[in-house]
Amino acid sequence: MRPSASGSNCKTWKTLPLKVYFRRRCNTIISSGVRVRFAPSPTGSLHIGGARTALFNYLFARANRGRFILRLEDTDFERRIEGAEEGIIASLRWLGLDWDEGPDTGGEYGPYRQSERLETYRRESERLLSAGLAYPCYCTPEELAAEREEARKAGRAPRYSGRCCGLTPEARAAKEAAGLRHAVRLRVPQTGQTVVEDLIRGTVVFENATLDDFIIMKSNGVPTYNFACVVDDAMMAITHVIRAEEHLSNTPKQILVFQALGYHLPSFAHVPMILAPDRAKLSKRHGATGVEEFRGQGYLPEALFNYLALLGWSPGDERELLSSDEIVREFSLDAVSKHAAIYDVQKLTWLNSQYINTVPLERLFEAALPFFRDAGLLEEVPAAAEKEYVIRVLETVRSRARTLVELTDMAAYFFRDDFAYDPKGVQKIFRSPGVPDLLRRGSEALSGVEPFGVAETEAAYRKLIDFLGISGGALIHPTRLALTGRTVGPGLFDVIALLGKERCLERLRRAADWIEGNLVNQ
RNA sequence: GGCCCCAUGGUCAAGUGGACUAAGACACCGGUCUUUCAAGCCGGUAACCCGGGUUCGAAUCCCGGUGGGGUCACCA
Repeated sequence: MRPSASGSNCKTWKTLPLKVYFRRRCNTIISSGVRVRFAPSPTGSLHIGGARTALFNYLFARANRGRFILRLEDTDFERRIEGAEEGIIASLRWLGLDWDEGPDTGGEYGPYRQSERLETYRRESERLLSAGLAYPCYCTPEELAAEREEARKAGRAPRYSGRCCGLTPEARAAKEAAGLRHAVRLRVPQTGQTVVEDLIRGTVVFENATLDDFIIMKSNGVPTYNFACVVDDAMMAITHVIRAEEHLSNTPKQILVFQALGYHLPSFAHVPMILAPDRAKLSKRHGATGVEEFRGQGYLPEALFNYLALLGWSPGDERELLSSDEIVREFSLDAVSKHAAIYDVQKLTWLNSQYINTVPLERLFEAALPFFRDAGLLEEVPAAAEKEYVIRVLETVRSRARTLVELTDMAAYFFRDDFAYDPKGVQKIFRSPGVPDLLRRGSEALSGVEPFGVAETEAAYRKLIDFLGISGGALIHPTRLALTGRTVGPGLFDVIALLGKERCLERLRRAADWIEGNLVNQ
């Protein structure tokens, strides 16, 4: 209970100045009381499908001044993976999502791990049991599996036989006395229909006769998903259940639980799924589909956020590059599409390149730092002077990089001298006659330049080119190869000026020697 | 197989009965710029799943088919 909602506080409202009073009233009206949640199961890492569901919940909450809640559905102790919870939380945070209530942040409706709420489920299950809306089932999993198999063979829909639904109190007592453990099933009416009013899909009707008495509590006292989910959504006052479409067919069952328990129904919105390029549901075999993997491949969270938002949602116009603020401002479930989307890494990569190109250099520096460290280009946190240098490097190479990994690769020769010469370049450029001499003359031309800037070094080189009567490329290409080991890269004079005189002269000399030592007589 | 959802270029996607000879983006192809490669700029190829209806008029509404997807656990 919020302290501010206490009675004494309310009284003071009447004594508030009119303006303040109205502002507060307006706030309470504007704040719609929207509460949404993302409820992952810590059985693996967060893949982009889950991330997109989390994102849409987040966007809806922020767009409606509501609250975004993180809840962990960790009731499957068998499949639970150590560290998965931390991983999911790290991924969500990296993506730029933050929640108002959750297992790590706390909140008024906690605990936010289902494993810590078992008593609540037990109590709610008891309520249904004593009201006769649910009943104990003594069938063993093996028996049930056999029945399903039989039904499958006969071509029937696998449904629970209803064997335990009519057990007399005496029969139950006997089973209990024999030490049998029981699961709990919900009594599902076999007539009528259950209707899902979906904010995205409209009215979806399910015949109750297609449903059977499903299990809400396992025999070990742990609730099943369809039960725990409903109890929590109700107790946590969730107003909008926004989740992937794969849950649409669970919804009638959950509505039945809501009704049996006497809870108000939240609104439902089933967002389209994200499919792999082979049109199938995302899974391990599709390779890198995890948020952490994209992170490791050098995608910026800004780009993934933007890309994921555009998968199934559109601002309605031609804009592709949208900041998270813009997306939050414009997001609406009305604009969410109904059909599944196939994710396309190429578009993500393009978006990433756009962000790499336009993000403030400070931000790029921060994002690139771990990659530079991993590549051994930098140690720890660089000193101010070195940071300045790194930022200049980033500025000159970033338009060519689509990921931070590419960026790191393209920046490598600015930090280390031990690079190899590109073999194709060696063939095409270093093998030309007279190259060592050319490089030495280039070195001489640069040696006297002061200050060693882009314009000054270029002027010196142009002068030499004129003097020798050769084409610019004849000097520029060997120089680039000598200085960077590569045949492609930023404008040569940007590289020269950044590298500085000492390193340029040294690398030109070394290349000339290397050619004479390795390519002579060939 | 039962139930449910969906259907505009290869992919994302605008479109909500006339402004559609159907936007835009990615990818692809060409051109331009240039010392290279990118980026940028300019241009091009490429789509309303099929069949019936309703209507003066259908990408848009209805029905049927086909195709794709999801789901049918003491998993979530």
